[in-house]
Amino acid sequence: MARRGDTIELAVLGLLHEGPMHGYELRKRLNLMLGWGRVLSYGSLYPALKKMLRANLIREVSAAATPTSRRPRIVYEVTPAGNEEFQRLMSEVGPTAWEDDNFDIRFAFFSSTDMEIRLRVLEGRRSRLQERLARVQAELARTQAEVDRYAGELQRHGVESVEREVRWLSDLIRAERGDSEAPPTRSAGTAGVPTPSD
Amino acid sequence: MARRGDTIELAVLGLLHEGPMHGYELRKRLNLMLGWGRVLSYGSLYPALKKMLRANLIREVSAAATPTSRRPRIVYEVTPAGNEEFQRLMSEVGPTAWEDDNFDIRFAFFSSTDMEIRLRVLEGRRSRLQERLARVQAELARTQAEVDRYAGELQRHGVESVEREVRWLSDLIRAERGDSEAPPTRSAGTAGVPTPSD
DNA sequence: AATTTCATGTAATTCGTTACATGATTCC
DNA sequence: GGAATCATGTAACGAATTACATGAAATT
Repeated sequence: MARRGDTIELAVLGLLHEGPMHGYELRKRLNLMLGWGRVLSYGSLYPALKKMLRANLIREVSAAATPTSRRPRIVYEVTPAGNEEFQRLMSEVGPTAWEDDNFDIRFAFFSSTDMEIRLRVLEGRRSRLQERLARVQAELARTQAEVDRYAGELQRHGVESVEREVRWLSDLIRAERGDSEAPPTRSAGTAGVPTPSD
Repeated sequence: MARRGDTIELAVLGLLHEGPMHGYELRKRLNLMLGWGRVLSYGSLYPALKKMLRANLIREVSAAATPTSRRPRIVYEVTPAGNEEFQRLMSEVGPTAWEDDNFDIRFAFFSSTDMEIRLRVLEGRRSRLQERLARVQAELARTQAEVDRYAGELQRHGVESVEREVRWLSDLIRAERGDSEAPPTRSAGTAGVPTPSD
């Protein structure tokens, strides 16, 4: 099952899916990807790579590909087993997949899965947010004038942020379903909608 | 110095600042406060309370206050030393204070500090977000059409979210400075602006 | 009478960070 | 030739979670 800590594993597999890469570069790409607050440290990445290497999910690319010089870099690529694991993790849509980081990772690699899974992830995330929204709004209504000025302002802002994300998700779901004509968000006209005919 | 893990401590001190409470209730309030994703477990809270008890930041309220029955609850209150520590932590505005959770906690207890500190926290948070924004947007412009459809959509949504928060912070800063007339956000007319005359 | 919620706690584990340590390569 | 960046790794540590364990009070 997808434990909490499979986040890095999934991310690495997803990135290597695009092509071979070495650790340092993986870290840079990763930090950009979930870059809002979190930065992955070497102390997390390299041990994770070693572990995946042992598990045969990735392998070192024979250095031959870099002819001129440049030795110290260790370039990794996904093994067939790694690709299987990647698909397995992507399609394993459970509670952990709705969580912020895990959702982001999955979303970023949506191109590597099919629409069915995309929809499940998007809809799962949406329901989860809507549940929370309902709960907090109920609480907000109950305690009404009672709450502190700033605490209340914070909660209001939180609610609005989540409402915004729900709308975003709804747009994406609509686009994904091919209700057509509607671009995912405000992007340029034709591009951006994944045509089911592919 | 404010280490990463002082988050719970600050939150507990802040909540008890409003009045005595027992662990279970503290947890509920806490989960509501930073309720978007995180839930604090007993395994974190109770040891933290014990630690604070030892450090003399909080003390048990003599059970006399609950006359009818109800024994098992252990109600805590802040000690003078705890209040000092609370003020110290609140005014200690460093990098850790701009982080998501720490910022939220501090914001929620803004009523218990003065405007000077509020402004420092708000402005600090804003600069931090703006820095990130600049960095990501630069990256976004550089890699332009190159990026994956979904990865790009995620980044765009991230940027917009942060931009929204920056606007929110700017509103709050303006209100805080008493540029007057401008309510903090969209709240009801007169209320909500902290009048400096208090 | 039984189930749920309230209420407190401990032990083991996990995820990940910080700090440390090292060395090659490229830019100035 | 020196500084910055690239690049890889280890050890110690920290914060918080999960799982475990227990029991009282309230609700159905």
